[in-house]
Amino acid sequence: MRKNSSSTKKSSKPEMTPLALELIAARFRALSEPMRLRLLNLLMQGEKSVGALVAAADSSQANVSKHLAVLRESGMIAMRKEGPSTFYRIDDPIVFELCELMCSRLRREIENQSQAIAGL
Amino acid sequence: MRKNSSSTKKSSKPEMTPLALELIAARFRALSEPMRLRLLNLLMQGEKSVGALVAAADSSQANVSKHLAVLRESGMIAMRKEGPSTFYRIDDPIVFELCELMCSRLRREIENQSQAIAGL
DNA sequence: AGCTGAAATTACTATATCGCCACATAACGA
DNA sequence: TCGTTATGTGGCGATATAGTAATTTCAGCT
Repeated sequence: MRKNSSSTKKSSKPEMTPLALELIAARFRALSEPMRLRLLNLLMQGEKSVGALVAAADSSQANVSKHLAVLRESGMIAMRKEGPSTFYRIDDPIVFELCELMCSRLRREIENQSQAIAGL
Repeated sequence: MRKNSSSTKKSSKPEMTPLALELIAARFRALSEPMRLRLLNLLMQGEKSVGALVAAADSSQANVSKHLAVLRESGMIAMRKEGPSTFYRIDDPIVFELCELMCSRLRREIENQSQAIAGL
């Protein structure tokens, strides 16, 4: 038998370390900007070049490039260079799962609000 | 037969609206701070008073209170007043699912890195 | 080499947020 | 009512981040 963690708490979980919390927070932070979500949403259709993303996302090249760097550093997307172009793709399946979760969650919420308003 | 969305794109999804993107980003933003994750993690054990959270989270009362307000506005937790105390609890099951996703994701990543280091 | 198009990077401003402090508010008992 | 306990709130300084403009880097072509 081994001792339970190292605390005097009842039991539950091992109380995540500050490092673990920071790492998880960093991932959520990468997803906390509309433009980045937009880029991820576009990339869900498949691999795309920066130029294509700039055109589709209705933003400046510099801005898109910077947001892509953030997403790449968080490990969510990967890049591939081909000639003068750079192609990005989703590299972590968690993106799809998170999108699914959040979107369905949002749909339910909107639905509830609609019904609430309809009931006035 | 009905027309495909309203754009000239191939098909895929209806291109999330800026409002939807902002709403989803806001939820992720609420999860993008270590202290808030810590509070959520504590609340996963069950309902807790602000005082209990302050003691367990090793932070100031004002700071905890403010973070709780952020989480509440994002709809993730709910509060209940009892006498002079306020008790908070997780109010959106998505918190558990997101934690599960991110934590397991992080564990896999750490594992991979460990193996990579071991292989040096 | 020189040119061109694509993408990344740097410098900068404006805005947002964290943690802390002091103070305000609410409930309850002496 | 006064005092105590438990929370919420406003203001402040420091830091972080989005967006923009200008510059740099890099690959391929003539």
